[in-house]
Amino acid sequence: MTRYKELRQILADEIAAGKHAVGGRFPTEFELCDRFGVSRHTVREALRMLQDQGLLSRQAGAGTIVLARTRPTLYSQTLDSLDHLSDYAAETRFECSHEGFVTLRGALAETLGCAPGERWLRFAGLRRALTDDTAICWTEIFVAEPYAAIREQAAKETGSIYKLVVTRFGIEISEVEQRVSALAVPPEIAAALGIDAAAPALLTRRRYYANDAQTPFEITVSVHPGDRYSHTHRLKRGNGAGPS
Amino acid sequence: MTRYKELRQILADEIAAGKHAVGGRFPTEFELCDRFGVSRHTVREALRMLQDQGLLSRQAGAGTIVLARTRPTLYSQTLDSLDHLSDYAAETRFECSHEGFVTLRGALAETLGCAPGERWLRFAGLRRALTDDTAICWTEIFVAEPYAAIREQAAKETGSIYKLVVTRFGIEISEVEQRVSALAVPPEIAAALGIDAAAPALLTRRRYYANDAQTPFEITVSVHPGDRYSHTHRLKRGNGAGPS
DNA sequence: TGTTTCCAATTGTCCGGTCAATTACGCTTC
DNA sequence: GAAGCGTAATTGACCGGACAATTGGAAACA
Repeated sequence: MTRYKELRQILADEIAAGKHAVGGRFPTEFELCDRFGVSRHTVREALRMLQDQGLLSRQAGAGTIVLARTRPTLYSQTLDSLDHLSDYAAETRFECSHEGFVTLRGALAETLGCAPGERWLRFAGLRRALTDDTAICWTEIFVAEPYAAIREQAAKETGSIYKLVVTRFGIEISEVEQRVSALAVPPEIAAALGIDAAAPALLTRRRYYANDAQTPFEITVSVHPGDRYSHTHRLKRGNGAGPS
Repeated sequence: MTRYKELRQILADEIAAGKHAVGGRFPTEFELCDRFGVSRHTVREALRMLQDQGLLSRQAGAGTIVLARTRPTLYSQTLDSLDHLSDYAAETRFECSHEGFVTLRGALAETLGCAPGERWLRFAGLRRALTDDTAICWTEIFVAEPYAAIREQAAKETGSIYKLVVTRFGIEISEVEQRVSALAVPPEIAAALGIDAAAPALLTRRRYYANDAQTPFEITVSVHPGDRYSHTHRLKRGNGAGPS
């Protein structure tokens, strides 16, 4: 065990024991140097780790304050790409059969979680497997009006529309909200998918947010027949940060 | 801009430009000291940041190697508590109506994703809202045989069984795998929930893994009628680590 | 009393150095 | 050719120091 790791352990234990009140001042670097007989470099290394773990906050001039008694245990799911949001990812193609502007009202506005009266550019169609052309799901894609200029290019696009918006307008997606619920397949969609009407299906809604926007720039809604699809994700326990 | 941040920027750009091959050796600390005319401390600070970002791997004796050209942009969902896996969280109580050992076979083994023949301790019943006693969902909880000793205490438990196992056996949950699919509600469950049979519903399966175990110690399966429930999660963009 | 100015405390940034731990690699040996 | 060994190279872990940047509060002032 190295010196700064010992130090980190001791200080973390003290914080956990409540010796240093949350919100209160933590001993200064020099005080800790004196107390443990180590150099400032070693103290800083220990403090940096405690800071990374979210236990301490440090600021020049203001000193070090205690943020929490124990490091929060977080469970997290991580994706290296939004493509992995769908299990099938890049193995499908979008076959657009409807395209045009719609004004949201009633059930549609509710489904999208938007105010009635808004105008969105809508693409709707089937998503098929690249290999055998099986119908995977019915998909509707709604693009906010300011980005409707992608309409022409969208005709040629068989992958993801959101990538078009992202590249064309230089957007960075900051957040995606995904909601999954169950519904009975409506007759029109059942016909398109070639299944019985009223069969159980997954309704997936994804809202894409750009940067710090309050409203999404794109919303997609998909209907997956129950027996062809399931949505899986793994949540792994991750400490605040860094190894112990 | 501080010196080590400049250094980090320069080196990150060089890596992105392909000047240092992925998998190849990166210049040593002393080489960088000479090249930029800074102390080893400054170089190490820059390298540490690049390491935190997942661009470099460093090991005493082996040197520094390039891991990736650009830092992977990760999207992640984080939970501070597993209770938030369900949107309803702590506002429900479990009303156990069946309890006992079962031997997995056929459809059940398939649903749980386990080998037929295994024995699990099973609890089944309704989960009701604390406030108005509305039936929220049908839940079945399967506990692996080694932990079946919690059976007596489970009778009194109305919250989460997994917590019982965790505290009783000193387990730390390292991972949870959640799968959501759609199904038509089976008649028996429909009757218990007071809804029409064959109505669409969400089937949620959660498998809880302890530490580094290969097999879960608990599996829960829930059936939520479609119109009473939806499963939501938000994925936020997070850089590899640390601020820029 | 309210505002400004200044100072001391604290962390941040950098420099210099030494020794230890780890690993790759060339050498010897069998 | 394979295995063991030793050495050099490299990163890790410390020490010491100096000055800059930031901040809170005290002192001076209007």
